[in-house]
Amino acid sequence: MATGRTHRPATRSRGIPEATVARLPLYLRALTALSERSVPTVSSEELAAAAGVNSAKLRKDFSYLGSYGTRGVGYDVEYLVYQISRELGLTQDWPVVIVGIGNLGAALANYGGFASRGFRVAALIDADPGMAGKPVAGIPVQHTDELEKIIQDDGVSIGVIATPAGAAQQVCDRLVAAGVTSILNFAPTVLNVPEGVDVRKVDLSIELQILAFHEQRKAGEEAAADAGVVPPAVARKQRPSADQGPDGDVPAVMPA
Amino acid sequence: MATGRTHRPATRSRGIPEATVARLPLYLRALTALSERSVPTVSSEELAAAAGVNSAKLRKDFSYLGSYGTRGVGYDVEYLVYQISRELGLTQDWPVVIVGIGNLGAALANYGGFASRGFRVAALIDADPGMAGKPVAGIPVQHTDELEKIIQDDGVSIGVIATPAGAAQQVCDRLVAAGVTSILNFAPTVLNVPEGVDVRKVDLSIELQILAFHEQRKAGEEAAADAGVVPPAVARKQRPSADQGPDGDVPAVMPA
DNA sequence: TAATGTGAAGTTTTTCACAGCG
DNA sequence: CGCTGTGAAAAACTTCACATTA
Repeated sequence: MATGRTHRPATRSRGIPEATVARLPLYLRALTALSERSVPTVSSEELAAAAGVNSAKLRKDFSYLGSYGTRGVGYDVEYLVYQISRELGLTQDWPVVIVGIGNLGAALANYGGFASRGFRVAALIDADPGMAGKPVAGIPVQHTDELEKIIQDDGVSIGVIATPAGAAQQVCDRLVAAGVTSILNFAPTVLNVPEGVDVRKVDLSIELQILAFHEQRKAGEEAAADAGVVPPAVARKQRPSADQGPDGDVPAVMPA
Repeated sequence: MATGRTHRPATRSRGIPEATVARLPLYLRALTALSERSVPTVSSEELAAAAGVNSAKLRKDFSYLGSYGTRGVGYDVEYLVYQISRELGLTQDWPVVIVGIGNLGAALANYGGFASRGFRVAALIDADPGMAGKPVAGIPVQHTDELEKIIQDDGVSIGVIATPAGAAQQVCDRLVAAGVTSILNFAPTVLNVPEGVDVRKVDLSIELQILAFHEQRKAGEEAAADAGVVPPAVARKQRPSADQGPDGDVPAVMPA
């Protein structure tokens, strides 16, 4: 599995571009939908439309995985689902702990798509002793004291932080010390982690601020266009269309 | 406010790189924290560390805004807070509607950082008639029927979708038809919108899948390193360190 | 013939490294 | 002297366009 080279025609020498990795889940979702409708094959054009990207990009992305298509025909849906799942590591089960069971933590715990796609909520953890034992989404909440034990016992390597900002770094440190090497952070803080630990963040206020920036610009352009203040060439220059974040931006959400 | 040119030394001709825009909220957060501690100035080095980026990038980012620093000294915290806020359009108030008041919608409504930073929850909207009138975060939930009226009356241009995936596109269409031009989408679906409408998405399962990819790779490298299977030069190649998403990736979350 | 797979070109973003200013 | 501001180089990513092949 870590070899490379040897079988398929040639392609890939390890090292899928990060931008491509970030799009694979998108393709996978579109493909899963097609699969459920029993669609046997898709062209890059169709699949790209469903995933909200352009077809050249999609083909390039897939080319990093290998030659999984058939010229003149398209891609076999089932086969691609499998290949992408494997590439993303979804053929194995990832136990995940969620720390901070407030509004957001509960929402995450209740999220169905969790279990379905290779992830399993191993534990819900909260610092409030009053919450201990209370079931959320059918899983009893455990106290923070148990954190290390849970992580080690279940071999958890992915942690989700949904605590208030003030507690996030501390929780993060404990998670990492206990063996977690990937963290999804919903707290509005920059986390410091040692090399080798991956952090992704989701931050509502950041996303809103990015939207506000563009919103403001739209208003400005309108005004400018009406009054003829800004040089048209510049005023007219707008991003291709309605992108869905993945451009080269940041994520965003927030705990209670 | 939409003019440009005229005052500061010279710099900037409109068109801040998208990657830079996406980082401004990060800088702003770090600066706000410094401001609260009454720190008068910061160097690019310090601020970069607080924001989790490298200093060259930060300086380059700021250079698109203008020359707001003092050589040999650093940046004036208050002044920068103001400039970035203005640039992001946070000096005005953005009314926002949240559609879909389930677990996640409620979590979002309760998020404090909302009001503080230029955003105001104008309304909470849900399709369940049983929820109508029920207060969430002190705001009474209104029925979907009211959607168009609310948006027009309050001049809402930013909408947050926290509905199940199945309802998202329909809600989106109504929002856009009513005048919303920026959407933050928490539903796991690609939204189709007309040109001129911005969409950003936040998707838990996508984020987890990206983490799983890297997690799997780590495991693979360990194994490979132990056995000496993969050429070290390749196996060792790892991303600089622990990034916080903003690399050039995608976001992620999920509704109930 | 239709659609993939991909070199090559183009664009954006990051990093380097240092001149220049307070 | 220290730190900003920025050209220039490098890297990453996207798009083009077409040869290739089922």
